[in-house]
Amino acid sequence: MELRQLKYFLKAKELLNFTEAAAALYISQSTLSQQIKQLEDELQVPLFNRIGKRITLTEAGDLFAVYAQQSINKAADGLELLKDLNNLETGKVAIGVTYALRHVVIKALILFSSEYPKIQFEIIFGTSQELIQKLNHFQLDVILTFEEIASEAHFKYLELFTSPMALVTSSETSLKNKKTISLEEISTLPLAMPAGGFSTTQFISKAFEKSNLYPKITIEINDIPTLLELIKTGKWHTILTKTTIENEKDLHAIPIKGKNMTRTAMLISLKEVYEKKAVTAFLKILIANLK
Amino acid sequence: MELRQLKYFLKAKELLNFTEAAAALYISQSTLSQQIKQLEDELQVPLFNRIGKRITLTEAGDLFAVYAQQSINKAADGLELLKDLNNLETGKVAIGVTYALRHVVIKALILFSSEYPKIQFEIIFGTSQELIQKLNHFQLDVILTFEEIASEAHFKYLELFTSPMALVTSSETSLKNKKTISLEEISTLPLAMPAGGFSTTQFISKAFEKSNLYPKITIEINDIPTLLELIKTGKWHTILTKTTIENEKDLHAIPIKGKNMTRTAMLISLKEVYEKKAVTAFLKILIANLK
DNA sequence: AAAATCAATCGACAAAACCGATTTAGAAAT
DNA sequence: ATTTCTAAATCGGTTTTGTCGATTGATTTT
Repeated sequence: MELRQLKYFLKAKELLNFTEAAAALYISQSTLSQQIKQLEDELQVPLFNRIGKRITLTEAGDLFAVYAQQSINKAADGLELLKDLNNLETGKVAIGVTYALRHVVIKALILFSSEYPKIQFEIIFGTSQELIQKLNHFQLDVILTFEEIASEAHFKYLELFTSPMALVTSSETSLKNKKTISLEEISTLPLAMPAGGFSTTQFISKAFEKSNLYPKITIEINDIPTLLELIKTGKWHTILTKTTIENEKDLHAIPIKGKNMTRTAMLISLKEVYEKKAVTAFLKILIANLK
Repeated sequence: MELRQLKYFLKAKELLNFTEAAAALYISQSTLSQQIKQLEDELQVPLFNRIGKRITLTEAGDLFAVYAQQSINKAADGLELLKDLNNLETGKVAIGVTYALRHVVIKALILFSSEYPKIQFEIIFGTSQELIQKLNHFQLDVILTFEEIASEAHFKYLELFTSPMALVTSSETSLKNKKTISLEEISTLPLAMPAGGFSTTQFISKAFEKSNLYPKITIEINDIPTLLELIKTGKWHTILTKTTIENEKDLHAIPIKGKNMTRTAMLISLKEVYEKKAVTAFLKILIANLK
């Protein structure tokens, strides 16, 4: 039993005339005759009565037609769904982001959703390690984070932009007028830092080590919005990429002096996995609206 | 898109391993690989991610699988239904009967239903002409009546038994002891007869004509049970086949003298129409229980 | 580094889908 | 009744395609 045969059968049932049905199906009458016969053989019951040159449906044919039609419909529905998927009328996108790049995703998300309102999103915030693990388990389509120390062969990387590391302070700070600041100066200030899992923290720790400096980290916290609240009190300072506080009015970023004191934002995805149409479209919008 | 390909796809989806799936399907790995590829080409979207030697489902594959399964299920359901039809677990039978043969059908119906309780029946009483017309319009599977004057080529006839024409009277009749009776004697009696549409009435009218006799028909009625009620009063007599009053205790049948004063009960069906399994089985029981 | 595993690909073959022509037989027209 | 017309079945031959075995290329395991 094949869908082809079911389609032939239904057309013959509709027209109750093999010759016409064959014409409507763009096949020869002999082919139709043979295919119907083959189907009947498989079903072990005639679908049509052959009364002289006329044909009528048998009880079996009548009952079977319902299922034949449903079978065809289901297959057609599946095809239709995939078309929708290609036209971005359906589908789910899962994106991982490090908090620092929050505003980049939010902006793209708003733009994308107004154009393709039917696509569902799952936005996962987490540390780079957490996100990479999820990517490897096919739980995310793409992640947005800063460059990794070790790059992996089965990942596809796309650089987005670079952002300087910066001392982040309250807007009311005495450091306000400084254009840049050195690690040494920072090491005298009271710091509140993101927890160890955050790649920025790891990055800056290494920088302090190299310079033989010991920063005064009095608070470690794994929630960035809370961290920013603390900084706004003016009692602590922190170190983040400048882009992290893009839209924060009450905070001020002073770039840090020295080589390599920048980080590169990247898109990371799995190399050999089919990229969903919706993901491709989303990333296109994201990249086009970076500045 | 063919059911074959959908089955292949689902097995591959289930095992996530083309080699094993091919083995489970009793086809070669190369065939499976090609058929999946062909399906993907038609759907214009990959169903699997090929990550090195491993495969995983794509979003499209995941979504499509639901419909593929449903399509296959519907086809299988259709097949299942036809099997039930063959096993007499489902199906409808429409039978036409002339009233005279009522008891034959009732008996068979009771026996058949206890053996195959799921088969539905439609029992249509009517005159021979009415029933034959319905048979020609495929509204009946088979009819049970007396032999027709004109036999038609596209009918299949099966003789069941013969029954003498008889004068039917109340049991309380003075004619009680007669073994037979002549048309001439009958023509002196007050008669209530079935209406002209009934074949028995037509048959007996011709017999009177031939003998140049004029029966005293005072009532014509097109409902046999009512006719029988009238006869039971003893005020009228009627002429029917003896078999008509098989189970009537208060009535008495006196066979009519003369040649050809018998009628033959017959099964009539359409020659070239597939006979439903249920009909075949029903007729077998009917024939086996005639006496 | 070697062996094993797995999907993709290639060429060959067989099955089957398909067609055109013919046959058969019922229906319609003469 | 006879002829004509029409529709389904059937027959051979052609083309398509489903299938296989062998091989390749790439990845994982040993």
